[in-house]
Amino acid sequence: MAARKPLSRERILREAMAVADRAGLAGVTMRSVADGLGVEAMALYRHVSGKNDLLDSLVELIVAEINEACEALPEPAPEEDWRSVLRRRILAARATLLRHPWAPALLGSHGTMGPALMRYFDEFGAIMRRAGFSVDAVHHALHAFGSRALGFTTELFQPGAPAIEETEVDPEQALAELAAFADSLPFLAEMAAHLQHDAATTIGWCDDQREFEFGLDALLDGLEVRRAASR
Amino acid sequence: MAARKPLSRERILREAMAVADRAGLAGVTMRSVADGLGVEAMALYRHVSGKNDLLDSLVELIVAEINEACEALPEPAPEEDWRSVLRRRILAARATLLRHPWAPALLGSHGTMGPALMRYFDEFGAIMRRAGFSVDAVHHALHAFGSRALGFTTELFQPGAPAIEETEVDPEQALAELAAFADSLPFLAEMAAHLQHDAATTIGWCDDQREFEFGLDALLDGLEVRRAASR
DNA sequence: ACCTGAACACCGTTCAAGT
DNA sequence: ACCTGAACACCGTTCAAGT
Repeated sequence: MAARKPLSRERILREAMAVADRAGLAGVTMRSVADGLGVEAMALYRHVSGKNDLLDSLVELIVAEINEACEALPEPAPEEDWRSVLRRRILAARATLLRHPWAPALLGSHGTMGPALMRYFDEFGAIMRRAGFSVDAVHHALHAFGSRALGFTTELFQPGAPAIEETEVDPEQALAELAAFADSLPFLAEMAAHLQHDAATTIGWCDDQREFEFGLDALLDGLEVRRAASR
Repeated sequence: MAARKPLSRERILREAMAVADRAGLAGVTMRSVADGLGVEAMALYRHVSGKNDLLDSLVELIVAEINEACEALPEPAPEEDWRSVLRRRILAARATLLRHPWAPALLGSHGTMGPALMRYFDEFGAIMRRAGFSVDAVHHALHAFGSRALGFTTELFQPGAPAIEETEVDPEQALAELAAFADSLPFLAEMAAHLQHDAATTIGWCDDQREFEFGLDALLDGLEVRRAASR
């Protein structure tokens, strides 16, 4: 056996990311990461203080990728609206996260402020400052965006999703369920009926990207109202 | 040993909730829940198909508590603005979640649509319908709210929090750090300086409740703009 | 100096056995 | 019918031992 490429923090993190892309966040295990590097799990502890440390750094790696995506964006036009500048960056962040579907869950649980995240929010805040928001207003806005600033939201509402996936759309049964709803859940019944009509003409029930952009624009507009009022 | 109270799904879920309140979500274990009931872990599998099932039902239990809180709310005034009606309900949901700090993480990972969650969203949607939103507009709005509809958001931005907690506020060191930031992170440096002034007069750096309400109101206003424009 | 083997204290879950 | 004991295949992490 020739000496293998020496282990390093960098290589460990790259492998952890590869495992996550392949097997999801639950698949990221000291043992699985080590395996991919042809090494025993305990060897990782030379370069990483534990699994928490590894996951914290994985967040940084993702955010670094987001920062790269933002830097590749075209320069904003001189008098471009702050909303569209921010919007473009947020959607670039989102595009990055879509390539790593496990990342939102990780960001939610390990959102510690590392250098990459700081860089992202620094530019984010600077854009709002240039648009005329006060320091205080930007601070509030950053909280208002929350995870949306990085291009994702935790959705709780997946209308009909489980009921539909279980069985192949049996129209008769679906209608029966609807009728049962109509009594106790009149609005959901109304919406389900409405969505069912759309389903014939559109791809799916909900277009996540569209929904995200709608929510983002609503918030941007809500903030613009406040900005305009404060001048 | 006298025969103990017989095990039941209900008792298991109550105990799981008690464990979570005491030891956090990570403390909820088949074994720990069983322990609290004076029983072996394997006994739970008679009433629960597995841990996933248990956690799914725990979500329902929390949302049921939220629904109760909403029902205890005063009736809306006849011509009350839809925003304030919804706002009151969302803040009631939030108050419930604040009593169970582990709940947001659980809702994020096990947000399956059970009856309790459906009931909550049905009333939520109905309020917007009565205010004149179209079915489509309500659907989009529900997505836009996301977890905020239930009173929480996943925050990524905790300005200064780690730096401050580590050491007792050493003003000299804090200033040195600020200076280091000023070069590469001008906005964050500006904000940190601003926050430091406020820290003298307010309780903490960020008031989570205030921040939540700000973000909520911004979104409500953004949606009101759309509602008004569509009439 | 760097990695490994064996071990420890935990998990969720199974299955045959007890009562 | 309802619960238990023992076991299995996993975790993260430790520590002394190898090279």
